[in-house]
Amino acid sequence: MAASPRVVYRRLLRTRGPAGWWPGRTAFEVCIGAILVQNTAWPNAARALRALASRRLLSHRALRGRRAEAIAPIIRSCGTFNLKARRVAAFVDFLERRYGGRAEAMARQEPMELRRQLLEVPGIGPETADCMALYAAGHPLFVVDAYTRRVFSRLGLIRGDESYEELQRFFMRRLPADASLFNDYHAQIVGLAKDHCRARPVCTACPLDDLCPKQGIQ
DNA sequence: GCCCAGGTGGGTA
DNA sequence: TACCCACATGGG
Repeated sequence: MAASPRVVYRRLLRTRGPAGWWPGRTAFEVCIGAILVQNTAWPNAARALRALASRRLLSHRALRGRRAEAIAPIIRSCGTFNLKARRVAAFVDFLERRYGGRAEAMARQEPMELRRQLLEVPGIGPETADCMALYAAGHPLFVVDAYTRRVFSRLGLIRGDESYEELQRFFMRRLPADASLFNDYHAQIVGLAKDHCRARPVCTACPLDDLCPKQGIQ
């Protein structure tokens, strides 16, 4: 069977089971998590989320009007904390202006319009915007990340140097526009890459091995 | 001690 | 467009 996004997903679901993402109790928490996890391992972001929650700061109401300098020391564990504190403050401000402070209201916006709005917020780039649109608002936008590039270029289905939007279109043209599918797909890729692609010097026991023309190559 | 992690934005040529 | 770099903690 030739590899394709559909075939890859069926294989991942069969061999690994549903991934069960995104950790977050509310839409707001998911959005803050999407900022805190940028270029960071999830456990570090989770620790920062817990630090906010333990101070009862994990809500729009609690963070509204708070200065980045006050947020930064609380989220130290996720790295680049001064930067991310400014980004959190900018997102809180955006939510206030556009959605009355209610992250849940993003679900009623037209998906591409929401994406466009999010990209105007400083510190929210394409991946973070799509994570928010998909995992917080339930819109069917495919999330592309470094793992997606790595896995699918190893499979020989992409070159790997395509733009973010090119890759997003690549997947969205080949998959049904289904938020729960995109949700689990991204989670599967991250889980797969963590468990297999990081192995050095070669991939180990990868469930996609027989689909991969570059077996054993980093 | 070194490399990497579920990116983004600014600078330079 | 294509690189380079800063941002910074924590785990392997």
